[in-house]
Amino acid sequence: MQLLNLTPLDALFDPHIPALTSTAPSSRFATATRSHLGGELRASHVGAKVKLGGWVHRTRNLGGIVFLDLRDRAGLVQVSFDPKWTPADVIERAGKLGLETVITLEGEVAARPVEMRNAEMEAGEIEVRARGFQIVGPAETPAIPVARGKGEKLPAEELRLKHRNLDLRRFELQKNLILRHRLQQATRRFLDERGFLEIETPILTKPTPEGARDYVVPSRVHPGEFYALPQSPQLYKQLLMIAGFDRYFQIARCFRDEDLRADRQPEFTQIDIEASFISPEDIISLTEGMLAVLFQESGHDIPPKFERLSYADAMERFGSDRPDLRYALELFDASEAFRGSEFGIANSALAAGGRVRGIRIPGGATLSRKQVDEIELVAKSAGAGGLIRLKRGASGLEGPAAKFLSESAAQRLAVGEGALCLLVAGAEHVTSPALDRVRQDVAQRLSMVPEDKRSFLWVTDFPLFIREQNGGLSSVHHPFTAPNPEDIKFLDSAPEKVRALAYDVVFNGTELGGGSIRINDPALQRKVLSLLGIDSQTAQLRFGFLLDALSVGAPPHGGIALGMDRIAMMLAGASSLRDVIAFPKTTAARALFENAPSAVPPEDLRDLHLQTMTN
RNA sequence: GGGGCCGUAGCUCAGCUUGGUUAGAGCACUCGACUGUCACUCGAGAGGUCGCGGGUUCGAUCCCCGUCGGCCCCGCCA
Repeated sequence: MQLLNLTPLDALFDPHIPALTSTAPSSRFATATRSHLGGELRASHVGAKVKLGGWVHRTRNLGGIVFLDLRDRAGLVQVSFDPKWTPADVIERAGKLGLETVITLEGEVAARPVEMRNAEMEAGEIEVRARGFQIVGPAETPAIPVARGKGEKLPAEELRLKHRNLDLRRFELQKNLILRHRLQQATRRFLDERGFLEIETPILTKPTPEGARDYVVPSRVHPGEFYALPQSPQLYKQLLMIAGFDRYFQIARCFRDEDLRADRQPEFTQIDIEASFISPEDIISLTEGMLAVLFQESGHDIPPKFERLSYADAMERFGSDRPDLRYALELFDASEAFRGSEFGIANSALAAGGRVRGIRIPGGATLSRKQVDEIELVAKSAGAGGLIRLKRGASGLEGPAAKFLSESAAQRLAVGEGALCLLVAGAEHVTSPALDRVRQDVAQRLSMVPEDKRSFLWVTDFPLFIREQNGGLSSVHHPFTAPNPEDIKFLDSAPEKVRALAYDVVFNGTELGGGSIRINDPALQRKVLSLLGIDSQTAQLRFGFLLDALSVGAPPHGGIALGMDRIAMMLAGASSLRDVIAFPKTTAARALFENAPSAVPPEDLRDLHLQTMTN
């Protein structure tokens, strides 16, 4: 199933498999028991006496002669046991080896006769002629297979997570985690070269006002008190700026106790960056440079500068703050065409201050009634009352709403030959999400997403606040985001009009990260907190340490955080975060391999001054 | 919190539609044959709490209810 907004990149890019190891003639992995990785042996090694160690991936016992594929981190190599070079008792034992047994062996690299080469194997031109071997790690029959037959499906994900040690032996996952390692090293190199300091921040900390639920850790020495795991190192990195470190980064683990998705884990990793004396442009070009390096790490060139779109434009033209710009399908406003008409749905929306908005779909007339019904379902699930359908027929516009439209109004909608027009009436918060979903759904259906195209985009000028259902304000980004200086004058009169100095980076409709310039004026910070409904007493209690720090000489500063897991997932061409995390959690935030969470003994609870409410 | 899909041998699946003898296949496993295979091949064998609990029924893998677990989505979450 295609994930919403998460297009696996293997469709986009040539499947680029980074070499798992060096293929230098002499292995960097040599130890007393092993001279090479078997998977890195090539024709250039022919004649070499080698000692290998690895897992029995597959065996082929032909009676007098035995072949086995030995697997290690670098790949597979065929080992042959033949009376011409192998003692009889060794062949006998080799024929009985079970899959996933760990063995060490001694032998010689030999070229295979031409007709016996295996073009599907990287080491298919050679084989290792074994003289002897030792079982160093006996294996029971594995619970899930590591070697799969062609076309054989993966075991159920539940089993893969339960037997993660076996699943991680598969090349796909090894490749993904090695890619992730490279991305992390490239990140460190890139930022280090630019003067950024990697500084660790606490894991046991105070609740951060990020909006998500905190994971909470009880204190043994302070009855009834708790730490929280960080949702991000936000406040710490600001404190580091105030302390004068000037440029900071961290490949930081973050924790959020919210329900999961394929692209969401309860603990995840961010490339967290903060710098002083900078403008949004500095952060933007730094991020562009870094993403170029990261994409380069898996072989992809990206544009040096990304497109830009203001939040207002993005919402108006695409109904989303992270639009996928690989295809057009822009939204338009059809309100004027319906103003004064007898069309009830449109009228009530307009009367309530809403609008009629929609998209024109070139070639959309070919969509069947059933398909449009399905699209309507998508719109409804995003909150729309329904879809107003219009298309051009022989006698003008057709559709239930057509008869309410005057000639000039119909003209105005500019529905072309063969096009379908889908409209949603309602308030902004109804039309935008609905049309965003419709736009994506239609693009998928009509194959309008170019597989070879990539869209990198900055969305800027986010609003600082959003009006909650209960009438209060809350932060769009977080409470420490600086307002645009031009808009500070609206803070009291029209806070929703205040733009933030915040920016998100979006790739193919997926948010890769976001950041902002932070408030470094304690008075302004207090002001923003009070607008958020946090009275000064509470502000002092929760953020006093920040407010105090801002008062003792805080440089202007700002930064960004990028989702490491998502970037790794996209570059690996994976469809789930779980495939780029060594030990991920299930959608119920459970760890199946080690079985966490689990109950603790009553005496431990007593030490922590805790009681559980069972039933 | 809500919706959808799934759960049968160690693994991947069939059987369930329309309840009824002994629940099948491929791979893996055990035993045997086989001297150039590469998903080796061939023969034989072992392997099942049909996720769990309850209900309907003379009888439930199959129908109903509940529950547990996994996945996807909405809410939630940058």
